Amino acid sequence: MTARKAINLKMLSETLGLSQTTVSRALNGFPEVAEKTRARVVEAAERLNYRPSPSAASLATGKSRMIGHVVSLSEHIMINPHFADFIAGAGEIYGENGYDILLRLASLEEQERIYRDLVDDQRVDGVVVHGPLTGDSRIGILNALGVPFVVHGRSDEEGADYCWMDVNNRRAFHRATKFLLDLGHQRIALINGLETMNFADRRRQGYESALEEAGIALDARLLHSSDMVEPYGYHATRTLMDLPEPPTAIVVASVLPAMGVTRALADLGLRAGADVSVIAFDDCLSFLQSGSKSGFGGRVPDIPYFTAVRSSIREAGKRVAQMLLERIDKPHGPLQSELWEADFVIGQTTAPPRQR
Amino acid sequence: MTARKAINLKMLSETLGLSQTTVSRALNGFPEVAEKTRARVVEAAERLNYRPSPSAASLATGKSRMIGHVVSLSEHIMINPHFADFIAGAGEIYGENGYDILLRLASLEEQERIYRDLVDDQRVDGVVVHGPLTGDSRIGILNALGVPFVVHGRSDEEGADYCWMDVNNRRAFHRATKFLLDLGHQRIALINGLETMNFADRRRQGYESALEEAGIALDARLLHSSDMVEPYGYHATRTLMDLPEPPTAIVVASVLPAMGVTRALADLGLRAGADVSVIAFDDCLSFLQSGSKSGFGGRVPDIPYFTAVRSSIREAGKRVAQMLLERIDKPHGPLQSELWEADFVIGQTTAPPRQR
DNA sequence: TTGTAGGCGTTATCAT
DNA sequence: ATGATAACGCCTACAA
Repeated sequence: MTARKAINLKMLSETLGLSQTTVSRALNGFPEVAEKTRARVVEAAERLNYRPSPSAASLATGKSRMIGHVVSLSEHIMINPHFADFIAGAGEIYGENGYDILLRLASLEEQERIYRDLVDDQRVDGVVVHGPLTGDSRIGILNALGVPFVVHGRSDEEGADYCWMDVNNRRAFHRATKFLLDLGHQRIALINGLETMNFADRRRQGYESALEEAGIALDARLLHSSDMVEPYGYHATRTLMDLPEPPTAIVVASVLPAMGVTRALADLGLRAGADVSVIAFDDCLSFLQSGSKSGFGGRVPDIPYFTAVRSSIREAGKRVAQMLLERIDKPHGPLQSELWEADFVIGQTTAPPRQR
Repeated sequence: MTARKAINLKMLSETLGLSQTTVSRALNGFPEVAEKTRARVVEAAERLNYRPSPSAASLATGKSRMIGHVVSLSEHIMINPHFADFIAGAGEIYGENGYDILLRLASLEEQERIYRDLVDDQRVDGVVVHGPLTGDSRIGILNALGVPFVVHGRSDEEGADYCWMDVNNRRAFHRATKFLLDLGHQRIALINGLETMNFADRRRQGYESALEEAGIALDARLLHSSDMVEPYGYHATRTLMDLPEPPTAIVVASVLPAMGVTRALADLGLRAGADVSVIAFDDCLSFLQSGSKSGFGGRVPDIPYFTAVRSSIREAGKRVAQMLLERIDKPHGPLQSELWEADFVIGQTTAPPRQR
């Protein structure tokens, strides 16, 4: 039976016969307090279930122990499942370090103002930028505000003036495209994400450079760009396969539209792999994995279905959170960024092109 | 160019030549302040970009204008995409009302303590309970704490002592099963969620009661229960179809495992609809919809693929948020709960059983 | 209708 | 090594 009702610093210090100052110092690990005293204080605080009031502490220090995540879950609905996995990773790190997430949903246009308010009001100690565009205005604002922040992805070519963590999208898509070329494919389509998003832009560059190196001309009819939902993959594939010369292979920016690709092919009596090769970018979304809790997981090892370039968005969430906490810890340290290479995994959806 | 640097109540009142009290009252809509004064104050506040400090306000009032959402995004990974859509709906309502989300990730065992701390520390004004189990201990705790809360789903049969919003899972699954029976199916499998979850329990009851009414004995081999991820649907289906007498129809608790069902059938050279009927519970997850931004949406109307019982989890999020804010507004009003009926939509995955 | 003064629970400065 | 005391910025009796 531990004590329940809230206790404050004043009560605690009176109980101990010490001043609030000393108790506060003992609890916050100041060096000048006697070890013996500290031990007494810590023990009593534990026993009486003392926890400092966050709003009082925040008022006094200006720190909130909150991390702001501002996202537009309604606009680019494709990010929803990605967001959940990212936040699952980040939240794990925050939890271990006594931070909480302040989540705000807002359209992209509102986000500048929101970041500003969040920082001015001292509601957050740091901020994560989701879904950066090429030339994203949020980054300039955050730099001007002087708040610690990390961008998940990148905004520009240079990008030496902010802290980011990104996957090497260009190389990943170059590699996927090159793999299909090496198998003998000549007509390769790209079902990309929205190309205002910087990551989609880079993916396209990777795809294009691989084709160029192989001396294959780009064909605009083979390029699609949209929000990465399942029906988009479906309709894009139907459109592609209706072409006079349909593609023999498709590179898809996410497993979500890739599922739509599979469905469209099935409707046409075709199979991914045998009839049309498909490579997807795989974020290792949890609901597509057979985790240890999923009943069959572990017992039945899954052969990956899609041939894919793969990078766990959940691990990205963890790493971004770590980087941000480090930055909050020393806001004036050097800017450090990270570029991850995606894995390449061969599944069941790629093969040499059919003879015709 | 509006003023930038933070301004506080003291400065604002000095600028106006009024006391802090009057300014505060004017801004907070107290009735006794003269309309003329109020107009002056409001105008100046606007112009000088005054916003009250949240931590100071919180310290003074005990209110934080934050809503606590505690979720276990790692344990039951199936909830991830569902969670994102739910929070997208809820966040919209919060935003309109000046509330923010405090998001904390934690295992189910930790959640009791976390709710307690969140409330004791006055970090949140209200709380949402996600994924209630049958006989969920969190509800008792929250009632004891006296904090406004709404449960998304239900915990018990009675449940008159807390505020909830739920879909009529029992009726939905009764209806789906009955529909298959009416088509002539006799061997109907259930690929359910984890039955420690109350919603899964109710779904099973609906399924069972329909079979009982039709005089069909339950067959444990036709029942699966696990975390609702895609590979689970796949493996469960493979197992089912390996039975000496495989089912001719399957009811699936979510479109996520339902995608796995489709994939498994395809691997066996079977098609959902023609060979095996499939009905799924559809939460209208955004990444499976063709929204207006998805490039093809609107132009190409989608015929629903799955025959489904359907209820938008995003709308549920909105409604839960509204109910919670109402409850925060009047904490001692009568407890009001809501039960929604799921829609029934006929897609391409149901047909009378094949003759054998 | 407006103002004065005290309190909310910390942290931080300056003595001792 | 410890203790008074003053911020932090707002709200709210109570007084006028």
